[in-house]
Amino acid sequence: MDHTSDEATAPRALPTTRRPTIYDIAERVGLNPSTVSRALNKPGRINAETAARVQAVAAELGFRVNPAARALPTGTTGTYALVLPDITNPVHFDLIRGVEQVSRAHGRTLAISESQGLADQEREAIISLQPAVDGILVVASRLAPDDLTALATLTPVVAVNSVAPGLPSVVASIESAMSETMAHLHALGHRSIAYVGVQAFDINHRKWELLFAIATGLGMSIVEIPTAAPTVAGGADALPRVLASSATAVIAYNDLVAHGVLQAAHAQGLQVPDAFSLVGFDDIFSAALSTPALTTVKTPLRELGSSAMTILLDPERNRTPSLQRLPVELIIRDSTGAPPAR
Amino acid sequence: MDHTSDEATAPRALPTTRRPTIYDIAERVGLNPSTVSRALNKPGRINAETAARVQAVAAELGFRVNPAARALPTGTTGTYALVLPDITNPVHFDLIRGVEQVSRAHGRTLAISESQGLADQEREAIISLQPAVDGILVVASRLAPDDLTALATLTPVVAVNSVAPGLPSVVASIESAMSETMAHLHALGHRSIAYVGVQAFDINHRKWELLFAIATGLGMSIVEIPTAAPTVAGGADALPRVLASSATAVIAYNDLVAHGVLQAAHAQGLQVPDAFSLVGFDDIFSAALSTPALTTVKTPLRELGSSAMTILLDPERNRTPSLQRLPVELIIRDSTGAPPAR
DNA sequence: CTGTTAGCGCTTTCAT
DNA sequence: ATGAAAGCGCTAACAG
Repeated sequence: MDHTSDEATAPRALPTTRRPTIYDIAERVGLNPSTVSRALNKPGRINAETAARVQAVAAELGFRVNPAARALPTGTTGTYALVLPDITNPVHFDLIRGVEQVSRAHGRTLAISESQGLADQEREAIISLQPAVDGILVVASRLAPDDLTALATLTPVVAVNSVAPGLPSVVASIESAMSETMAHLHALGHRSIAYVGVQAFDINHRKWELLFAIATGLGMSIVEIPTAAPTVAGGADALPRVLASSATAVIAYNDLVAHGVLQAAHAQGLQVPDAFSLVGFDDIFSAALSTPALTTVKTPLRELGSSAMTILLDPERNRTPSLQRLPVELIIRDSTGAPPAR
Repeated sequence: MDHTSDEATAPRALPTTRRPTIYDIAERVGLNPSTVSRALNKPGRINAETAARVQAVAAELGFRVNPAARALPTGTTGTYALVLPDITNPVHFDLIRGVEQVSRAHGRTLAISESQGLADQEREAIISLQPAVDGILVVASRLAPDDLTALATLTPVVAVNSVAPGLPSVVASIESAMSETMAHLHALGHRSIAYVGVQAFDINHRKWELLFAIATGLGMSIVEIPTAAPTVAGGADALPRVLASSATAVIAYNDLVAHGVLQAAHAQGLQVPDAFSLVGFDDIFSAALSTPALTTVKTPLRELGSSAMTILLDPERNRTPSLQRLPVELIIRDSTGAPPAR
């Protein structure tokens, strides 16, 4: 600042106050640092009175443990990482929040890294985060399942919305909702379905296979129309092929894709559900805002996040393969109706 | 990769593999650990050949520095924190992304903490994050400016979308866009404006004062209608008072609030912009998806984030008070039109 | 119940 | 250019 000393001996004049250590406390209380450490961390195993005294001084000094210093002997850092393809995807909003709340409730720090939907970047993120964290949550992994499993040797990894052999994973249980969705469309009179899917996603295959099986079972025809990205643009892109398929009902990979289909249709003067019915996935907040409001399969995003984080925090469960399925629900709004008269 | 020397002495099968240290490298290369450290961090100050040898072995072993171990002697952790009121607010997403990309580009880890819009929780988050990070980005702070400044003595703090004396801060420069907005409404024939604001936000005052001054200058009447939260619900809440004000144009604190006003209006059978014109703020992605699509002031969210993070990473700038203003832009869509005939 | 004593893995003078 | 040694702040045996 304005403190300019010409002393060659004055190395720095920054407004940097030194942080108090347990040594400072020990000195003030007249105890050994290790006793201070115990008083702060395992107050049960120490004289109640001294513990109180230590804590009082610690509070007075505004003491906070240095996590790095603690991490060295213990090998645990108290921070966990969340790796996901795309932070701006609204699907992740509530998921992140679920994760964050659980981690904060447990006094853990949460680090976030975006992989941009690229397998290499995802791997790099995991590897470089590993030495800094106690566990990693990987959302919608783009890595080959075995690949992800292999990365979990040094640090526990929990997979969210994808499954990897040998790892704990939590996914939305879409089975019942898919049946419900198809039944809903069937009841409205639809017999020909188009599914707008996004290739290369683990979960996309699950959705498609389910839909395919259900459609076959109900005697409905169904086609998969691939699009490049799980975005509004991706959905808009697919519209011409949707129309060419002459399906009367469209199920989109997620709400963003559905929004894209809807927007492109509007741009062509087509009305939904008059021209075709449309079902989204996830129930992101904008699903209720569009016109028509989207019929969609509501994924328990928040629970997905909190549940996965809870597993990750549990030293037992985070090393034990498991598959948790969370229930989803069909929200019927205005984008589905009777098929157009032929 | 598949280069696995099959020494029977080096199996790796258990889930708990030990991470290699510089000692392992040193031993393999026949050098002192300190030399290894130098070879890895300041390759210039060492024999090029040995440096290369060290790096080769490090790569082979998959060595990664232990950030905690490095943090102890250096006092820097390589992680930065982002503290914001509400992760699920779409406004923050592009901002987070901007921050995340800059921090990843610099090899830094980003920690995220949500303060739920509560000053106490914000303070607590900052204090508890402090010992673990090299700097903190505080978005839309709810703390008294001096309070925030006081917290910045131990760790550099950069304020985003709020200003604090003595700290670097970066805000959206709303002046020109506000003028443009008011001119737009004025040109359409509006003379009576309602601003739906959210109290207790620093930035809310700036918006209101600007609008007030501009309205006065243009000879338009204006009222502020406070609502509790910057959310869809908050906007819906305000509708009765908006209608009672008999304003012909409504400017909302942000797009979420605008969405709320819009939804509540629809629920009453009112059409926008027939019943009243509506302007949002931020241009979150759903602004283009609603019906009518929202006229809104587009905030450079992403740049806000990347710019703030860039400052935070710069040891010079992160300690120097500054105020950076980023340009914003009025996006005219379908929610503004001529005032209803009287 | 509390003090002693080693480290955790890395950086960093200070020698050589 | 490299080695030796000390120490960052904390925890964890192991005494007493």
